[in-house]
Amino acid sequence: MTESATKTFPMPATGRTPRADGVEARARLLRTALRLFAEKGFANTSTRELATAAGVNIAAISYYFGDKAGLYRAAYVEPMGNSCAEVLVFDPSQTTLEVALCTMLTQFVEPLKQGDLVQLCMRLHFREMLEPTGLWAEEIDNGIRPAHSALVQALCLHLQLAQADDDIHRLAFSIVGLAIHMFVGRDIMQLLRPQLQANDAAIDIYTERLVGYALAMVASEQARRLNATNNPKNHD
Amino acid sequence: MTESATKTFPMPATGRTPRADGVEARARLLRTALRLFAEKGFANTSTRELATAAGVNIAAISYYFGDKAGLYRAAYVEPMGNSCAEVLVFDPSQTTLEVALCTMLTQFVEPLKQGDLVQLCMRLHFREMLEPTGLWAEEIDNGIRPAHSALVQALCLHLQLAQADDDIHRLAFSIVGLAIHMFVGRDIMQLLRPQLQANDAAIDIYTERLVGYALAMVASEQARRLNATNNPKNHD
DNA sequence: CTAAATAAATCAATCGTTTGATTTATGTGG
DNA sequence: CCACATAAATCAAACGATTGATTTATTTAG
Repeated sequence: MTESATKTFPMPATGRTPRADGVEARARLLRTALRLFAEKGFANTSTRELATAAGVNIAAISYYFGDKAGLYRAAYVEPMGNSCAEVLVFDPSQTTLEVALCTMLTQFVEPLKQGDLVQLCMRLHFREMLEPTGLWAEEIDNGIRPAHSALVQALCLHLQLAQADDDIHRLAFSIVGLAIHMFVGRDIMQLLRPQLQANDAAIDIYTERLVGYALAMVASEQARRLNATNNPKNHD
Repeated sequence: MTESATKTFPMPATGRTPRADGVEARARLLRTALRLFAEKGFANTSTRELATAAGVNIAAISYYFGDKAGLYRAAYVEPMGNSCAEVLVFDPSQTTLEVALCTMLTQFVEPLKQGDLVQLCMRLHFREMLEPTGLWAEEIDNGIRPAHSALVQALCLHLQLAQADDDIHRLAFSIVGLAIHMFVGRDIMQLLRPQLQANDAAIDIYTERLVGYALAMVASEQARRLNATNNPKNHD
């Protein structure tokens, strides 16, 4: 992956109005790139295979996106019609913890219920976690970090803490981990217990359980803190 | 990734005893392959780069492992001295749930405390989850499925259930998800709260918290079941 | 007519793999 | 103990194939 992705691509460049079939080819290329990159990764997807699958010529890649990396970047960041991320932020001071957790987990798991498109988009994001191409770093800053901060803030509010400590962060990470595991362990779940993610209703029930788990974890942390305050010697 | 990995490689073939420096080169190649494959993936690691980093000739790959895929397979399955997996099985009927959960989560998280080697081994396994090469499927059957079954059995025993239903499986998956997230979200944690995984003591505390979370989740599920039995209309 | 867009052909570079030859260590008959 | 034979191991070089990217020519719409 090169660093040449910031270069302008010639799509809406010059003064003349572009042709109609141009944007079609571009969109087809973009959609195919999202699918193939998500399924097979960046390195395992050749430009020829991409162009053939999209039904366009190979030159269209450099024509519209500069190079392969630019196409990847476009497939990664372009919202594809609807938003694919950055919805996980909420105002912790305006709702109860249960509502906040339910909202957050529901929004987080929601892509699992939608069609292939958003699902592929998620898969591409998880690829970035394992094989960072640079886009992942800025996503942490723009998406993950504020979402984590919001959750930490909500937990502090509920537990009546002035500021967060390590235990609060551990709790926040673990709550998010509940939802993350629905994506990461999706294939395993599909093999071991397929009905848990078979349809939207099943996912709704799963989300309901996750909210219950999260609340129980928070209550457990609250009890542990109380016990640690009364018996400072026991760190159990 | 081809299907030629079952072919025999010429290492311990004929009657004569092999030379001493041979196994060194093979081991060096194997160790380097584990590192590079874990860090950059299979497709992104070239055989030349591998041989150069290992300090051996390129031909040594086909000489010892048949081809690149065989080297990958060897780096994946060879236990590298100590066991890298298949320790997560326990007898659910001989311990309390707390001990069982503590044992399981501790064993699961333990590789995080060891050196690079086991950690790279784990990273390679998580790569397989996103980009299956076939080895992942048999690992589910030999490692994941029995571990999941054991956990489900322990939960049934504790909750006094004759057999597991979807809720028990959801609970089991979510408990494992707590530990999984320590690996998957490792990089994020490193950026947002580095001290949570800074040293062995920190990981021990984290594991302690995970056990608490898991127990709280189980208790929450137990309460939910009780409530669902008394008020069958409310599925909340 | 002109420029956007597509198509075909081609580029240098790198890929994984194989080859034949050479070096090094080991076993053995004398 | 000593050549000699042989297998194990390493090496540089090159293979054909494929990669991403570019160039050149053609088609199509404004």
